[in-house]
Amino acid sequence: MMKNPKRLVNMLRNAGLRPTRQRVELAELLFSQGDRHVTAENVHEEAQYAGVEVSLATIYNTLHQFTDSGLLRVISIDSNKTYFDTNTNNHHHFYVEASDRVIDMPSGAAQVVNLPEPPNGMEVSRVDVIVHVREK
Amino acid sequence: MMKNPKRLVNMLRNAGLRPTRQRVELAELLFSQGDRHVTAENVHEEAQYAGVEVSLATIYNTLHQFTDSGLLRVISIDSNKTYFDTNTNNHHHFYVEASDRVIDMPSGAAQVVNLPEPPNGMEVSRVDVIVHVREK
DNA sequence: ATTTGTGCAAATCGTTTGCATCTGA
DNA sequence: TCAGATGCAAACGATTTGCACAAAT
Repeated sequence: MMKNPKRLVNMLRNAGLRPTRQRVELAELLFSQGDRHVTAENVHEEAQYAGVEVSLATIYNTLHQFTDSGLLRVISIDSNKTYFDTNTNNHHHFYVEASDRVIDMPSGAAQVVNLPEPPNGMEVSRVDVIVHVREK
Repeated sequence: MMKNPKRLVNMLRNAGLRPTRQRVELAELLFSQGDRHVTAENVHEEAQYAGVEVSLATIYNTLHQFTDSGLLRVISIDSNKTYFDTNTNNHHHFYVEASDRVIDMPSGAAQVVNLPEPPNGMEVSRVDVIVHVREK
């Protein structure tokens, strides 16, 4: 899916990022397992578990660089942590507050209709739908 | 609109909250000026400016108590701060990331259609639409 | 050689908590 | 009276930053 290191190196180059060891290894973690929602702490643990040596600071840097260059997206929820989404396509989320868990909706689900004009001099950069759910 | 102290006292009583001096004064700040989006720090400054003596800890407590009893709502954005909305009716928001500003959409604007079934055993508690906008 | 990235530890910032004191019913 | 509220300062947890060292072009 994205396992080929050359793919990852190219992906990073195309994004304008030097393919350092850390970035390539993190890209591998992030983009070789389908769509994921991760936090920095999350990635850090996983990296340690996988024997990948990357400091937490670098993980924060990397997640933000990936986000700035369009490889990741931040998910709009009022959690105390920041969630990054490896799926940058147009799709929305369920959010389980009690367990602080984010669940994808299939792409195409949940369209927003009847969107009002943005405030003067502004343009829409993204529309997020977040459906809070709880145990029935 | 809600300026009458008796109104506020009753509002608090109905919400199951003792109408303490701090709560009544904060309620006055929050609910006597139309719909507002505030942060704790926000309210704290405003209280000081208005000569209302309330500690920051109490403001946090109060905002959460008001939220739990339905007088306020938390707005779902990935900001580093928590925004509380004095309008608990069904409505959505624009969010200006650059200036960290939240703008109301008129109630009724932006409906979500084609919402998928919530995950197994879950039910929807709220649907939030947040439209990120930026300077054109 | 020069620029860019990394790691560490310290600093920051919003928010929460423990606990002694006070207040409303 | 006394459960519930408040205030203060310390604690917290996620994130950021400063700076010396290392790696990429």
